[in-house]
Amino acid sequence: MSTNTKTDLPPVVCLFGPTAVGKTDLLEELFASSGEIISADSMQVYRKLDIGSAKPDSSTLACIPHHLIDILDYTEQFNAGDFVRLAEKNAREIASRGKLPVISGGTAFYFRNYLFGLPEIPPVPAGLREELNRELESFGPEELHRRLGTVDPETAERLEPGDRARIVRALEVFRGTGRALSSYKTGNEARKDRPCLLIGLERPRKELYERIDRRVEIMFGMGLLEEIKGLVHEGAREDHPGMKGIGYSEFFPFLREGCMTLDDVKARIQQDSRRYAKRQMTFFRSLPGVHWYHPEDTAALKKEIRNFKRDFNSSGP
RNA sequence: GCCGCUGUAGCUCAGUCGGUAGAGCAGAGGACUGAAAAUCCUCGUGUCAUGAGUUCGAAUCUCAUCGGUGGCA
Repeated sequence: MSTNTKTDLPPVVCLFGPTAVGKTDLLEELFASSGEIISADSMQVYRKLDIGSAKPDSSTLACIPHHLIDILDYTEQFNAGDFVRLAEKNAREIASRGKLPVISGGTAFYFRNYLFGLPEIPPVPAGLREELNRELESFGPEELHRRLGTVDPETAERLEPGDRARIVRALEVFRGTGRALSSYKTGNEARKDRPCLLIGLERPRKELYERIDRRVEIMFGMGLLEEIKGLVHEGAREDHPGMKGIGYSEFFPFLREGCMTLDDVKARIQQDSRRYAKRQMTFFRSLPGVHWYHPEDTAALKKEIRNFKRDFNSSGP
């Protein structure tokens, strides 16, 4: 009985898949005249991270409006809450213009939070995380996990003792809001008040890995080294949020000490990308109600989207 | 050609006094409550180079053969 309805969200298409599967290439063909894109990508939000984050090229951007790209400096932190709020806002605005909102990207966590809804956790003071990371440094994750057990046993039970990021987050919520993280209920299924067509893009493992390797080669050819050098020159540091992405973080050891060749860096980026793609697939597969397609099966994709629009238009308010 | 070292998992290597083998990396699977391109969890049978010998029993000791590698010629 969810009666506390804010305005319902408009129907949106969610298009996702692992890195290099070919999402961007499809956007023009599937949505150019009818849709606008809401990017669900934790790295493409950053300005100046163009090549390494595989942003859509300028012709794609000119042909179809994109949102949530180039909205932050790489020194700023973005997060899933920011994403969901901005995605909801943009979805409503796009729909009010008579266009189809399309959430497209590879950050599975953002899709999950959009679909399931965000738990209503109040913001926590900014310095808390830094403080907790210092504690983590001096006491180690197991000790913080033990401490979490005394204030939020349910979450501590759920988390592995080595899971630094989540342990810090759970403690941050407890200290910042005075309540255990586990007391904030989160959905575990897609919410009914946000109609979505979930389209997953998938390729055979071998095919995907070949595309990843090739794309990293292309990035180097496009000037990835120059891009990162330029960023470092203007002050980008390894610990800046935008510099933690694959295709950027791997350069820091290379630039710091000459103990690596550029080929080592390239191989490293390819390997990190392959592993990332595997994690993405695991996450995407866990989402409910996904329609899976090969990216080159555009006829079937178009049909699926057409049906979705039709169903919505005939039954919509 | 001679002398030495060496050959064990996809890769780098452990393996004690002989009791049929295990780490790291790679790889695979999984988790995911505002860092998520983050952060974690689980998974180790392989002609122990090949052949013969010694032995109740050989990755381990002996001999031969075939690779690799370093030095001297």
